[in-house]
Amino acid sequence: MMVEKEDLGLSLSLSFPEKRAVSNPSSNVLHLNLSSSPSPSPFSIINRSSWTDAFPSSDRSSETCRVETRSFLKGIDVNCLPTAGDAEEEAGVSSPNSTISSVSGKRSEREATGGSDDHDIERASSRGISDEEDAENSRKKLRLSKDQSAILEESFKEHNTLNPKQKMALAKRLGLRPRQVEVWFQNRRARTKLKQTEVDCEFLKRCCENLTEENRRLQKEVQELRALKLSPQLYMQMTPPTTLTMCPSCERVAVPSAPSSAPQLSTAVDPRPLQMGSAQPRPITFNPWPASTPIPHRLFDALQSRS
DNA sequence: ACCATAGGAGACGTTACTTCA
DNA sequence: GGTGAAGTAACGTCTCCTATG
Repeated sequence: MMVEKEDLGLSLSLSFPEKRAVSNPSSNVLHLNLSSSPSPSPFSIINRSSWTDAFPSSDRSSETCRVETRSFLKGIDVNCLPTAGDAEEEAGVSSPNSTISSVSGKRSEREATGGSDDHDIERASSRGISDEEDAENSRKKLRLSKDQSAILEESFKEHNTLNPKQKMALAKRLGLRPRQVEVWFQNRRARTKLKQTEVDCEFLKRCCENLTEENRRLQKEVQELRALKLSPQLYMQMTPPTTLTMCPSCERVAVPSAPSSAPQLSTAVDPRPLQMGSAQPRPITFNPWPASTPIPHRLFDALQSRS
């Protein structure tokens, strides 16, 4: 078992594409607070300033260490603490879109051609096996220990992205390569987003169900009102459909009184279908959300901005 | 100031491996 | 022991942003 479900912290965020979270982490991120989450949202509790203070973002130019050789990695166990020099060099090639990965081509192609590039060397080194074994087994995967996962989770709760120095420090602390830390954070962000998407879908589904039910109820009420209009005697004796009444001219809600000769109008439904010649349409106002349902305003904002 | 280019980083989709029922 | 599903580490690619000339 790697990470408990609840550790995923469901009160996460759904970021829409186009803008990267690293540029403006809160500008396009939807926050939903879910009571099911045992811990506050890792995003909502992010205090980037403190983390950035602790690990100021380094100048990229100083991080541009080029990959010249990684033969030193051969035979190193993945869970052995890398030396500072190792980590320093790793930091320079942390991006999967680095020069090496960009020219490395697809995995299938690399494997077909024998895969003797730096990636394979790194993969072999991550298992502490020989090149011969690596040629046979394309990609073995390590499992992070519980402690390593816990520390990574802890770090992720503080900040879901890492700058090179943070990555270096964390890798050193965990005895992993910076690239492994980076990959873990990438995958963790993906899992977070997936979870949040599932939560959002569930929420929207409930909204749809509520709206459908509300629509059904209103249709039924309209039918009843129409039926009553066709039978004036019943119409005169009917009790108001709701306890609230509204003046059709000024649209003010009045205190209910004894049934009168005038029809009582519901606040929940526009009576105009009954008044066939009515001119000015008036928007129907009702709340499709159950009283217990918190309305995620950010979700609406996001939806509106999309439309 | 504007533009082209290179490189870094994150998102996203996928693959491959591990674990477990 | 075999197997399928789930979880996840690792990878490839794309896009965006920034620095540089």
